[in-house]
Amino acid sequence: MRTTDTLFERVWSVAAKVPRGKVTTYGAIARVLGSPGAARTVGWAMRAAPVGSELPCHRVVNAAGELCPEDTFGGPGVQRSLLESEGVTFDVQGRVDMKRHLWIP
DNA sequence: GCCGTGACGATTC
DNA sequence: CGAATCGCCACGG
Repeated sequence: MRTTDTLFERVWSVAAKVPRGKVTTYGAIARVLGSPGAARTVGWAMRAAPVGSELPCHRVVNAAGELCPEDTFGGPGVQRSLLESEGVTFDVQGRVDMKRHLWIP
């Protein structure tokens, strides 16, 4: 029994562990948490994530390495800018280089 | 206990 | 290749 009863807090906990310059995927987090099919719930946790926390939700991308809708982070290109600022490289298609930055706990 | 929702994933057409 | 659909799970009301 831990303070993190809900998946939400678990997701946040894992996402918060993502090292700078790395990224993870919703499905990967869900899988690590023990619910490989709860990728959607993970994304929901990000969306419901408390603003003001140190949760680097911008380091979490989908399985394709694509960032979620640009406007989702409050502005177009915001997430990408943050990742680039952390040293994350992008594919020509605008996707994160999973081979170099995919990180899983 | 059912319904609606959702920043996904994979498959199919 | 592009778009659309279904399926999955978890939380809130």
